[in-house]
Amino acid sequence: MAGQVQRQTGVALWRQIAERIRQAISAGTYDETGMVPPETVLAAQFGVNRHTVRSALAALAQEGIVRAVQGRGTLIERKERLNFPISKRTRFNSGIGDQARETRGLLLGHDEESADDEVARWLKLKPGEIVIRLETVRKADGRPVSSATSWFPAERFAGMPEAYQKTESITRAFAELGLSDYVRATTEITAAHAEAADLMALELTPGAIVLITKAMNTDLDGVPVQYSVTRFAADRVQFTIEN
Amino acid sequence: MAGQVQRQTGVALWRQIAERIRQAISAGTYDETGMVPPETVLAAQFGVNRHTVRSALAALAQEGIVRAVQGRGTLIERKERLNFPISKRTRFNSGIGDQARETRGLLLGHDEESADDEVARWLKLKPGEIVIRLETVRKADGRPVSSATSWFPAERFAGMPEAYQKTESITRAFAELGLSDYVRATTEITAAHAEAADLMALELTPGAIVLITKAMNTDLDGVPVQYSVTRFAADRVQFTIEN
DNA sequence: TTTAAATGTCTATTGATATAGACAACCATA
DNA sequence: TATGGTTGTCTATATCAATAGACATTTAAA
Repeated sequence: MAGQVQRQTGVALWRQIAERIRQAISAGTYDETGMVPPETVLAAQFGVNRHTVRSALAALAQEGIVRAVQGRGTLIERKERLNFPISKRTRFNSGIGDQARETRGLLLGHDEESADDEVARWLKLKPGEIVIRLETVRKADGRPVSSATSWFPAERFAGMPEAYQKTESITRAFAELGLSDYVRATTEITAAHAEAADLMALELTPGAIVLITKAMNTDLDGVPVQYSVTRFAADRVQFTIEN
Repeated sequence: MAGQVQRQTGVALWRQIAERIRQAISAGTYDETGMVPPETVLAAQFGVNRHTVRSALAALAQEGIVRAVQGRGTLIERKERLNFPISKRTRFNSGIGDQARETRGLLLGHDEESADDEVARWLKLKPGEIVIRLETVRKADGRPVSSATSWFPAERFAGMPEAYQKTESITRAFAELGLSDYVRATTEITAAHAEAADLMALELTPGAIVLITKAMNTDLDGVPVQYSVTRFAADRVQFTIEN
């Protein structure tokens, strides 16, 4: 279980160790005590100096995952990971269900623009047709979970920005604009290291992982109504596909 | 498009830059020339010294993604990313389709063991019932794409290791053992940094990302026949979910 | 054949990362 | 109220990552 950390790889030891501890917390390895093992023990396990472990724990404390108490130890503050079901009926808010007390959708910005090749292809428009672009961040219990860029056919969903800002939900915004139901047609999933914009929007630290989905929703007639590129903080979520 | 590498984050600049170039290659940014921009240009774009860019390119060359030619430039050798459709009929080999010339499934090891809580839950067995565990690595065109640990009910699929070794495919191994068809019931997806075992099995460099799926297949009567934890090299694959 | 543009190699220096040891401060409990 | 176990802080040193500059070598094109 100890497992070795790798030197001279361009990834600092303290960062590798932070990641290992984060995963151990998430896996419930320390559930019995509710605490991370003492720094000296961790240092021995990973084969590094105690100071290096302290750097790792400091990073986790910065994220609010652990809290060190002098004389006692390092307490675990959070260990949850949100589960997102992906299916025909994929929706952010109902998907979260009772996993969080409170979910919010914040509109960071919006614009009208002409569709580039990628957007046009997904929405089955001609390149150059006008689309509405929404930049949003979704939070659960105050923690940012995902940031999304969404495109909608402008003609059909002219009032989208206002509707989203009012309802804080794509589903409810669609409803306000006369689309009572829609289905998820396609989802693509990849993973990458967080970019500068992710660090800001999702309150991540550099080197963190983002799960990226490209998704297309259609109305019940199969006409595309939304294309979204969504970036999730990978250590806060998992996806479930039920067939 | 330029800039935005982060300093003092525990992730070396050359590693961040390698990741950015890797993604640009994958996105087709350099398709016109088939070459990466000159080192001096990249250095200016990222705001770092040329030597730092050279470290990044050296890492990509080590992976066989680019090849530097003195006097000419740095050529792109590979840019593909395999697409995995995930659906009721998810299978590795047919999913790959014509994306690779050759796919292989290698059996690294196998064992009989009693099911732990997690395996028992997924396979709907009682904890302690005997299961067969298979450790496999799947390759496309000689490059490792995923490493998997799979569990099967021992009673029903006693000859699994031999059948897999012979056929190099789960689907064909099932067929040999009398199961002509099966369906994917559930898939869970997460992402994490590669661990030491991943680096070996998938020929990755430390800091790389792995996409992790936990999947359960059933026969046509809904009886679980396989539970797998599969780790994919994130920069070589993407998943597509079609509803 | 010359030249410009590109990668390859070398030296030197600075700043970040990691190790090592010592000791202070704090907490729980025997 | 001691005591052992824990986190917090300090100093010093070694190694890795990154910058800086100079120049060699190779290629393609003028």
